Amino acid sequence: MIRYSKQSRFVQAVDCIILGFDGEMLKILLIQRGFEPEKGKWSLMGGFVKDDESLDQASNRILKQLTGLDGMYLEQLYTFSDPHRDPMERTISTAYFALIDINKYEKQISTDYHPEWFSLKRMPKLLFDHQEMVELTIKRIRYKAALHPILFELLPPRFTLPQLQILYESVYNTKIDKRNFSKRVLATGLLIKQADKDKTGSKRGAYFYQLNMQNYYSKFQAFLNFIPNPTNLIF
Amino acid sequence: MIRYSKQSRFVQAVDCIILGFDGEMLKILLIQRGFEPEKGKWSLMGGFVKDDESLDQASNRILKQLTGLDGMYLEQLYTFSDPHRDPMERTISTAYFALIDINKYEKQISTDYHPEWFSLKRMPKLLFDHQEMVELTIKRIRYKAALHPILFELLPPRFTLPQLQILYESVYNTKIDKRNFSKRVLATGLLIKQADKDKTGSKRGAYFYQLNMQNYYSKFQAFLNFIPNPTNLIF
DNA sequence: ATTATAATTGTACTAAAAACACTTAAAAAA
DNA sequence: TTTTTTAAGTGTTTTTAGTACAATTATAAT
Repeated sequence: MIRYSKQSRFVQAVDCIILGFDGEMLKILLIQRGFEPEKGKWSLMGGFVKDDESLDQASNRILKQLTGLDGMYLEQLYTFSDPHRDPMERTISTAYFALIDINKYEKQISTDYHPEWFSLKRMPKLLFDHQEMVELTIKRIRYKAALHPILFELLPPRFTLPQLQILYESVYNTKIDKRNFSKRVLATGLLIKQADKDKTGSKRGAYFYQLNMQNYYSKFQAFLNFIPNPTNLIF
Repeated sequence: MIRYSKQSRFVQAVDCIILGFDGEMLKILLIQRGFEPEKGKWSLMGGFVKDDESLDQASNRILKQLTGLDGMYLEQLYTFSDPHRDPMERTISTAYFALIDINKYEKQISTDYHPEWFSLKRMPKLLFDHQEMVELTIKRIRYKAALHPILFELLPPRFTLPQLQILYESVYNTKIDKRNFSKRVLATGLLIKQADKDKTGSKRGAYFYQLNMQNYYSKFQAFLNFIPNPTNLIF
């Protein structure tokens, strides 16, 4: 088979930033690296790309391996390519971030890699440029969640408004007025109020809500703040 | 030197989507591919990544080669990795898009690659997945320009409000009320009115404006619409 | 029955966006 | 020199969205 002659070829990796929400704060799933170099150091879950798989397929494979889950929210973040980022050998790594319902994960048994959840504020130093990958993920999520309803991916199918608000407050590290918050969130038409309440958090209990999946998909891209009357756009 | 054993290695490419604005519409710079496979077909300007350069460095090198320019706006778009995207050999390609002042380019002489500007609406079919790269670039620019002042990168240092408005209208393929447009644009504090006019477009002439570079950089990231009172954010 | 706790709800005020049309500068034509 | 033509420039009102702010209610625990 004819190939490109005289071109360099590199190992291609994917690294996954897996985030969950425990009801209080954002958490990240890390593992201890099982091989040299940097064996034993805390690391993102990653792996090498195989001959016949795309980066998307590779990251899904790796996530499945670690969490037992598939079908989660997964987005290509950025490709990191410093020639010396991996001291062993030049490796180009494409980072993906995943948002999962942390409760789904906890039911899985996948202790092969000794994964552990860490609070983003108290996580260990990571090897290579993984720290940078995590920081970029946080920026991306703050950016994206300001425009699209991605944070619901972190919640169970049934959740309460106070839970949702705590999630937003922890992502942006801020306090939001709950009257205005519920007005805005409900105005999106994304939520369906349930008949029953979550009684675990308070005496009175808070009503459960569920996502209106139809509206969720149709409004996901509705962000064009700048352009007047987006319906006038001629495509 | 020790390396990762048993891992596949792939050719890594970068492809550049180079956009300019001729005063009327967006244009893209394409070349005819000079080698097999698909020799002679229209293509994005691309190249292979060398041993000691990052993707950023590679894309800058390639842009310099084609346009004679450096220091332009350049952003990593996405990494394309379908195992069969290049029929010759598996090649992973990271796409970058560049926004340039088309007038600067026209002064350059770089005919080695026979580059040609095409209107986005009437461009030839491109090889491999380059068409997909262009489409994603358009989406990304529409997204980003709704939140950040990137479109100024397409204009000369001195430009008029009518020119700027035509640019926005062509990017979003829509019509904007000029009274509201000028109010909003001037309210950003990004523009400095000049004393003289551009007389080429009309009898009366339109005042030139320049970017206030200080405000340009400091306001570039000011986008957080969703979160109330961004100044309350505790970082 | 009382207390304690968190959930729920509404209104007034402020700011931003949208709708809308006439006047003006200057070159070209009469 | 006057008139015409063309695009630039500008203001007000209306509508919508965002922000600030506090009392009431449901329920478990005492």
